Amino acid sequence: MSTSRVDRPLGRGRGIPEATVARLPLYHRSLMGFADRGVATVSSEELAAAAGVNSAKLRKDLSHLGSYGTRGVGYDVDYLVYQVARELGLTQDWPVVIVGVGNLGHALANYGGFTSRGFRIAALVDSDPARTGELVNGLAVQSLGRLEEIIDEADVSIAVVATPASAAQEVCDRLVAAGVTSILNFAPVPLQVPSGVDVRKVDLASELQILAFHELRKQMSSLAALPQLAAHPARPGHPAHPALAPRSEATG
Amino acid sequence: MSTSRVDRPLGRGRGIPEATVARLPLYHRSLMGFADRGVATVSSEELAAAAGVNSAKLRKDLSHLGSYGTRGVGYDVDYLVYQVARELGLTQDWPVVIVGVGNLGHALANYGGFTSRGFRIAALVDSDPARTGELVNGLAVQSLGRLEEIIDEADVSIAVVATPASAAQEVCDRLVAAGVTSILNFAPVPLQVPSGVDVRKVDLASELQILAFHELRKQMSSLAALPQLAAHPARPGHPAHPALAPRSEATG
DNA sequence: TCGACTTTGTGCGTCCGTTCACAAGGGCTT
DNA sequence: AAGCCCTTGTGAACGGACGCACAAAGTCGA
Ligand SMILES: NC(=O)c1ccc[n+]([C@@H]2O[C@H](COP(=O)([O-])OP(=O)(O)OC[C@H]3O[C@@H](n4cnc5c(N)ncnc54)[C@H](O)[C@@H]3O)[C@@H](O)[C@H]2O)c1
Ligand SMILES: NC(=O)c1ccc[n+]([C@@H]2O[C@H](COP(=O)([O-])OP(=O)(O)OC[C@H]3O[C@@H](n4cnc5c(N)ncnc54)[C@H](O)[C@@H]3O)[C@@H](O)[C@H]2O)c1
Repeated sequence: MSTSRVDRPLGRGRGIPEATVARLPLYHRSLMGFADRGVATVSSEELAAAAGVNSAKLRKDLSHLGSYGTRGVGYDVDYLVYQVARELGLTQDWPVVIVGVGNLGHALANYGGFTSRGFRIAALVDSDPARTGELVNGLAVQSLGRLEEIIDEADVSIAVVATPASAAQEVCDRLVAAGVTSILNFAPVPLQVPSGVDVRKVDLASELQILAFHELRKQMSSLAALPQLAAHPARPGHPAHPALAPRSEATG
Repeated sequence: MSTSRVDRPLGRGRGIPEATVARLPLYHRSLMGFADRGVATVSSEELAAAAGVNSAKLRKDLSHLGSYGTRGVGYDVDYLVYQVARELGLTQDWPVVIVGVGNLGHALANYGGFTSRGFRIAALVDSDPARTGELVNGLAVQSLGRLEEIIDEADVSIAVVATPASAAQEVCDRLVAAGVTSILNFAPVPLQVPSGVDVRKVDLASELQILAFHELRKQMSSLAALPQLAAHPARPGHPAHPALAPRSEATG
């Protein structure tokens, strides 16, 4: 969704659509579920149901990786797991640095799901001296000053930004300068990066707001015919509505 | 991205494209930034830069809400903030229930960004009796048994699922049965819901895997010409590659 | 009052993603 | 060995999103 447009480096042979890439992790997880249950073969219909997608879409997605199915039978689970994992780069362990070990950073550092999916938390970094040395999930929080050193030593190319919004761009710049080329950003600011660096953002407040939008429509269609409560506020002046005053804690 | 297809209730007058809806929170946040800095008017160019999008896209997005700009001048910040907020339903406070107060649930409950953006955490619910009564951000964790009661009393229509994957569907079913019609799901499972209920999922492991996919391509184009390390594994048999064995902690 | 300048709002071409529907292909039974 | 049946892989139609480029529309200075 928000991966910065790269200049499509490979000449069309390996051109897997971005939408497909975004679903591969889903397929991988569903396939692992079948594998764990001892299932040897799945049809596109079954796998699609488990992943919650259309079966035609699943087949087209998989066809971009190669022709790994058997007509009349389905897909060999182990074989397909391997192919998807290889495509995703999960056959290696990616060292990841988490910058900002507050509420969210702690949750991420304590999460076991990353480790089991090809990622290893290489370091935790925080600018707060009071946090330096704190053990989180067996890993000591390190000072922000060591950031470049850490990235270099552990050969880190993927970083997670979980700092306040006000610090995110600065942290991002340092990460990129130190050699990081993929960033997962939790701060509600659009990060500026040079081309060649991918950024994906996770914006939890936005997700709720999108839900609220649809929720509002549902409510409106329920309470269908009611008198208009208030006229629209005057055009150029200030909104007549008293709500929505609170300062955003960090807008960017 | 993953809002379940609703039957488009309103007859085309209010038809705002989903892609536009997903960006409105972004615009709202950027606008709040301008407002906080005392800026009275912004051009589409400035606002687009702040939001990190194309200015033509921004203008087209805003045009779906109405004709709120002034040609030759730009947009009145306060007025536009109000219009966007109204469209998103942020002029009211949405009570939200968080189910599952573990690592992630704690982080969410402690986060101030929700409260300042139109959401109020109405209750925290967890199935673990040891957690019941625990104070998180001034709110006591309640037992799972009270779920329906809570939803009914506080008139909750938006819920956050932060339970383990294995419990997510069951929790989801209870939420829906109790009247919740919007769910933000952090568990890595595709939730099944009846039509009329919206689900958005946040899948952090997937985000990292998508980054890893692109990262792999970058590495491959760097280390361009190297001997093939290993041949492809045998077709129907088990993958020759020894990696990727770990059980997924919670898959389906 | 008029004209030059600025910026919005949008028509349109293009691209990407989704879905239907079916032919091609492989296994299994007889 | 032959045909039946099942499932894959994909051609093609469709729809939505994006971004260019420009006309419409309003402001501001002279
Ligand atoms: N907690 C949530 O549930 C949640 C939800 C949505 C978005 N977010 C966003 O995620 C980010 C982190 O949220 P949080 O709740 O963990 O905040 P937090 O304040 O609890 O933690 C932020 C941490 O970053 C550290 N930090 C500050 N500046 C830094 C710098 N320059 N370099 C390194 N570390 C630095 C702070 O010392 C602190 O430990 C914020 O941008 C927030 O808006 C959080
Ligand atoms: N922590 C992270 O950073 C992270 C990252 C990605 C995904 N996730 C996903 O988010 C979810 C929560 O993660 P977590 O790290 O907070 O896990 P956790 O184990 O720390 O917390 C889960 C909580 O849910 C409670 N719970 C279990 N069953 C329940 C039920 N039926 N009803 C109500 N509560 C129940 C448990 O008591 C526990 O407190 C998981 O599905 C996980 O895969 C978490």
